[in-house]
Amino acid sequence: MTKVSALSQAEENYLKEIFHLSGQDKIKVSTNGLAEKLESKASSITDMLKKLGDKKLVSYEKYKGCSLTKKGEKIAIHIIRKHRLWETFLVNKLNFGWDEVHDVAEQLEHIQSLKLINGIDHILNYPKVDPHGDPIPDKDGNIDYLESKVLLSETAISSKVEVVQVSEDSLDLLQYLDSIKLNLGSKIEILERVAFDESIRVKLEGNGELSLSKKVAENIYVKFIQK
Amino acid sequence: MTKVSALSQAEENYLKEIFHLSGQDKIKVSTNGLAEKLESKASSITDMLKKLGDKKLVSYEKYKGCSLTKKGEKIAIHIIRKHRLWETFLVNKLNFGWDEVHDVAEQLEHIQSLKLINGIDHILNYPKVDPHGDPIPDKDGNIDYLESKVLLSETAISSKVEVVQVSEDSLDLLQYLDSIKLNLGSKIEILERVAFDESIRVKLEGNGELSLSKKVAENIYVKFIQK
DNA sequence: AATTATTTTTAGACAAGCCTAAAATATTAT
DNA sequence: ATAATATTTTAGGCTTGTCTAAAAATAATT
Repeated sequence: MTKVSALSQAEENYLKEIFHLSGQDKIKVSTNGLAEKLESKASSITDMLKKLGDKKLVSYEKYKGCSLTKKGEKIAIHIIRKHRLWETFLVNKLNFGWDEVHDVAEQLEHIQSLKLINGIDHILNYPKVDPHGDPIPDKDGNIDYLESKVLLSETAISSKVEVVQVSEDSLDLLQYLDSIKLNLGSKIEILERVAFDESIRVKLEGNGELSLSKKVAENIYVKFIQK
Repeated sequence: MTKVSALSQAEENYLKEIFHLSGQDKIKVSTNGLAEKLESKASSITDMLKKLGDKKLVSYEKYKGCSLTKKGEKIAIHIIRKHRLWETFLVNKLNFGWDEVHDVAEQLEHIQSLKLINGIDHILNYPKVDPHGDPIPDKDGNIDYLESKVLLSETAISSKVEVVQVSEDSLDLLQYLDSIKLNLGSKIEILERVAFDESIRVKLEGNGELSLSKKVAENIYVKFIQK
């Protein structure tokens, strides 16, 4: 068991972001890609990748991008677990809106205490997804990805679907979805595709017919419902 | 309204410790005193006091010690409020022992979100004291000190008292008190004082007669109970 | 294949927060 | 009051994590 001495918040943020950019198929992550996400400069990224490389948390070869090692991935997943559990706690227990949780969870994800996060997991009754529908890794780091989800922007006319996940990156999107009463679990029927701007006309259960821009539809995942 | 741009965790820790060392009568705090509590060197303290002085959070004159300004005190109290609310949350909601909360609360006290800490206050039903009996400052920074408390070490023979506060500084003390089943609210009768080592013999409701060293008795606050 | 454009790395600098060692000031004891 | 002691500050240095500007490597284009 290689015990990892506590990482700085900066290091943890790098690992988390590499995990996200790497995606489910674990592609290599570029220096510039990381720099953009972390709102930092490429030179800073290079410095940190060297350090994380020395610590065997990422594999890094000059000019070749980086990827997480097993050890780095394990830590990244644990941070993501904490982030998503805290978001769930804020929404379920403290009545935060799904648009209010991100910044606070970014702070809380760095708190070091297994007993604390497992206690939060327990009082939430071991939730499988966070308020945006993202899967919450379990105590052992297993992530239960929903295989059957598709982008709303890619559904065929007259399909009936249920919202299972929305992008948590944009505050504006989350607030807009709130305003049209579109939540996780919302039922949607696709009525029409407008060729001109690629928007779609839908029937949203509980809020009648409305039109969603291509950009909005690209940030909503749904699953088909038999009926 | 002078809006204070977010402070670093180091700065917050200095303000908190100055508040504690300053005590209820707001005495000036020495550089060495701070250094010891913060487990740091006097030279580091001097550096930081200059900085906090520039920010008008402490009044500091070379070689004369320091004290908090109104602004600094307000921030210190808010951090203490967060610390004590989190400790209460850990004990009341997540079944932590009173000896397990300190380190985690030291981290959680730096989380910045009024909505979060006020939400925690709410689900705890606005507690007045933390798990060690320390008063929890309210939202406006008011602290309800228990005037009538005295040190157990200073009580007269045959008084009957109730434990209202214990020092949270020592893990060993808290664990020892656990082991003899002495908690907040425990009822104690003082039976005898042993001159030789200044220990006291007491009757502890629920755990019979036992002897407490001077040092232990100096870390327990009690109030007298009539009857 | 050579040139241009893009990406990434290196080199050197800076702020925060800490350190050690030496100097300055304050306090205590004679 | 002065010498000895203790406390505090200054000076200079180190690490972490960031930055800018310049150099090097890779990728794209003609």
